[in-house]
Amino acid sequence: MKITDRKSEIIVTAAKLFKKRGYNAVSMRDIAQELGIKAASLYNHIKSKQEILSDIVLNVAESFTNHMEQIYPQSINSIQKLEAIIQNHIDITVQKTDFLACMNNDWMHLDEENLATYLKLRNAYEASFRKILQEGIAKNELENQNSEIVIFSILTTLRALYLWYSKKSSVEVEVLKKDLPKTLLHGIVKN
Amino acid sequence: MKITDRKSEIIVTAAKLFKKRGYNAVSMRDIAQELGIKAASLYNHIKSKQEILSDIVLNVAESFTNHMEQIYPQSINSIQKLEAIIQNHIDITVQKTDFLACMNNDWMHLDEENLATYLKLRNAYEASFRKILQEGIAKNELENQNSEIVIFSILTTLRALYLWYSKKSSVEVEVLKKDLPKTLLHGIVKN
DNA sequence: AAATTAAACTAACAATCGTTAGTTTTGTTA
DNA sequence: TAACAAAACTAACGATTGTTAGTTTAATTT
Repeated sequence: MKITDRKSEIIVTAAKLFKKRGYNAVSMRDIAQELGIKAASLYNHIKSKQEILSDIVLNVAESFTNHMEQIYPQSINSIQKLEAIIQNHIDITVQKTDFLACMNNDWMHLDEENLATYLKLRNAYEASFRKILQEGIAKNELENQNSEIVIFSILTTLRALYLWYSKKSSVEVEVLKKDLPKTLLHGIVKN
Repeated sequence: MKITDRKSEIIVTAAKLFKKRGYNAVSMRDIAQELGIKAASLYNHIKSKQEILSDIVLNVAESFTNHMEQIYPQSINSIQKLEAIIQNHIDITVQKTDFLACMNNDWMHLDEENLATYLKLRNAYEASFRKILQEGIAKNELENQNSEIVIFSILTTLRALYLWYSKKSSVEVEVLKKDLPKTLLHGIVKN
């Protein structure tokens, strides 16, 4: 029983490199070198480079899906749900920075089967998000704005949080948790 | 005197492929095939694959810089400046979709020299944006929110617009021009 | 028509890619 | 200590990469 097995080490190391340079610009030899071993040795632990990518991407995608499935049915109002979702994006950004970056940048390099799985998860997530917005509009909690634009705007910002986080200290994460919901939900213009 | 010279055709074709699959996943042979010629023939018109990338990225980056330099010194208030910037992002998204996608996704594959040029342009752009925000806060036109979070949130959304645009009709661009500034500047929560 | 230029071609290069086969080393269990 | 399993190794494969050299074709100018 190991604390972290070798396969996990490989995936974590690969994610770190993928984040910096992108999936296609990182070779198996690069990953191996970072671990102090030879490329061929990686294959004692993983099946292929593609398996590394799909493990990373689907891990993060499932984290988002799981949280959404937990929040969505709760009997809280739409604003509280949106705040919970934003918090979750911040949490995942902090806890799985490299994995998240890899999902954002390299999901299109998944092979046919894994790509289909990923897109299914992603579409379901956006559909739930859309329903929360529309519920909020119906209950007069939110402005009746174009839902697609709102979804796009908020999810794009949340997905890209890892870019912001990489440059900031952990102290500022608390600031982010406090201020980002305000910016996204209430805008910046004075009334 | 040709309407479009061969080099431009190559760059436009490359941008289209880079957008779909990313710089590293597109080979010179792929670009050539799309043009109906052989890979070696490309080198009658361009110096290297890297030159294609830098032409694309710096073209877009300079478009943004030029517009910012034109808007920034105008004597209009901060909200009007922000609206003009948002409009410009939408315009560039529509006019140079593939180039913009390539800039967003592949700038980190620029070689040392071009990367430095790109980052200089990008940092200057963000600095101007920051000053406009702070001017707006000082003049009590904008809420006194964390500037870094606001910059990040708005610029991230604007940079990713090409993703949204690719899926929508040109009719909806008018909707976007009308509604996106509202969403970004005023938020979505009812007062 | 001859000469020149532009733009395509074929062929090949050295390097690197993901991956496999077979072997040796290391660490654990019987 | 002998046996076994896990995890590293060396060596090599076929494919693909960006690019160059040299040649041929097509278009333009003299």
